[in-house]
Amino acid sequence: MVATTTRQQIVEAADKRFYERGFEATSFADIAAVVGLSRGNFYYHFKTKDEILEAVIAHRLSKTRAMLDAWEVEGKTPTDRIRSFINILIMNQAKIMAHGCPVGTLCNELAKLDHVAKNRAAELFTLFRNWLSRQFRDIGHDTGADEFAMHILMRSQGVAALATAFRDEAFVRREVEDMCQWLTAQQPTSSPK
Amino acid sequence: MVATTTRQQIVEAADKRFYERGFEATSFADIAAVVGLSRGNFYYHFKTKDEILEAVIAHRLSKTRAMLDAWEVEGKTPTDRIRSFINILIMNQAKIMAHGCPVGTLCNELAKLDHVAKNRAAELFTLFRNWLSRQFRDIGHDTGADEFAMHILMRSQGVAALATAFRDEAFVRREVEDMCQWLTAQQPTSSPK
DNA sequence: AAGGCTCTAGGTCAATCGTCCTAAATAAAT
DNA sequence: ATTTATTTAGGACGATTGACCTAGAGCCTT
Repeated sequence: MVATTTRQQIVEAADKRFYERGFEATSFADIAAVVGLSRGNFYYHFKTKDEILEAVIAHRLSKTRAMLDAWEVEGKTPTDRIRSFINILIMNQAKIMAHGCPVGTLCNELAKLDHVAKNRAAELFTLFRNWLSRQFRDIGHDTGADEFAMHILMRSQGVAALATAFRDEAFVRREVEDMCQWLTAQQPTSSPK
Repeated sequence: MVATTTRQQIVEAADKRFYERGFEATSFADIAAVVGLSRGNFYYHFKTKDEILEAVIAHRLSKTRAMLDAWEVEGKTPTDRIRSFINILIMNQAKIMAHGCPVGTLCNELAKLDHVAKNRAAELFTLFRNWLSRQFRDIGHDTGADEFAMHILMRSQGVAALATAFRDEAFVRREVEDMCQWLTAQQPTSSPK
């Protein structure tokens, strides 16, 4: 079906606003205005704001899974797939410079609020982490694959954070290049220089 | 004088709450309760919330400057000084796992809100950046010192972000160790392995 | 003692928040 | 065509927000 349900529209609008403005800073009226819905009617679809948050996180999880799966099927090497991940920083550069990493900033906000869904949001990180782990294992790293995954994830978060603060495109390009070089150096088959 | 002024008390309480809960999530009443002041009286010391934010940022800037200056005077090498910076991740591990990096999370929040003070908050990053740059220059890196500084800053932000999401002490220790090794490898005087 | 200054308490203000209710419009099922 | 279920609009709720005002307490100077 092409027609999106009202519920889907709400989730997508909330997703966008949560990313651009933050969870707490986004109000019911805010989302309703985007969807073109009356504020009161909101309660029919979602009883609480936390319920919307849960729906948004679930939506992001499935979107992310779909993206990672799509990278998997192509006839590329695990190293190329990891490069696809790193390249998100280039692809979404403008958005990241304006609002940071969607995953990192949400986890940070929920951690500060000590929100019940903070661990749920961290599952987004776990998704990337496990996927990256698998790629490194497929490369041939029987041990330390998870450490490599966390290292890549860590660098991405760092680049996103500073990209937001300094809005320096050259910095992002440089660090992405450096990450790719690091990745190449981790190939166990090729002999190091 | 030992006695702190009411204004100082407000700034320090706001600083703490902004870090632990976030800027928007912290209310006047919130800070007033900590200081033991009536809400109404607040207006005497600070006319707007943005004014408090400015005072908090200024306070953090001077605190940070003092810390960096203190590291400078000791009879240590620039490399040791950079190691002191990296070690913040270990020293403040518990706080970082609970509320993230004070600088990074504030900059992210203000960027999302498109707040007027977002560039002012980024000066905290610039402070660290310039200080790190100077250390790398003192080591002997006439060129690329700023790139090295940004790289260290980037890694710190990445570690802080994932530390908050995963609350994994082993990860933090491992990445700090890796950063120190990277730092050692950047010594231009010592020959690389 | 009188005056002026700093600081405080308490209250009001309009606006907005998340939540909730009800009546009506619309669609689906019989 | 009549009933039933789904979806909607609009308003109201108590609470809280940042902002603002005023009367007066406390303290210093004269």
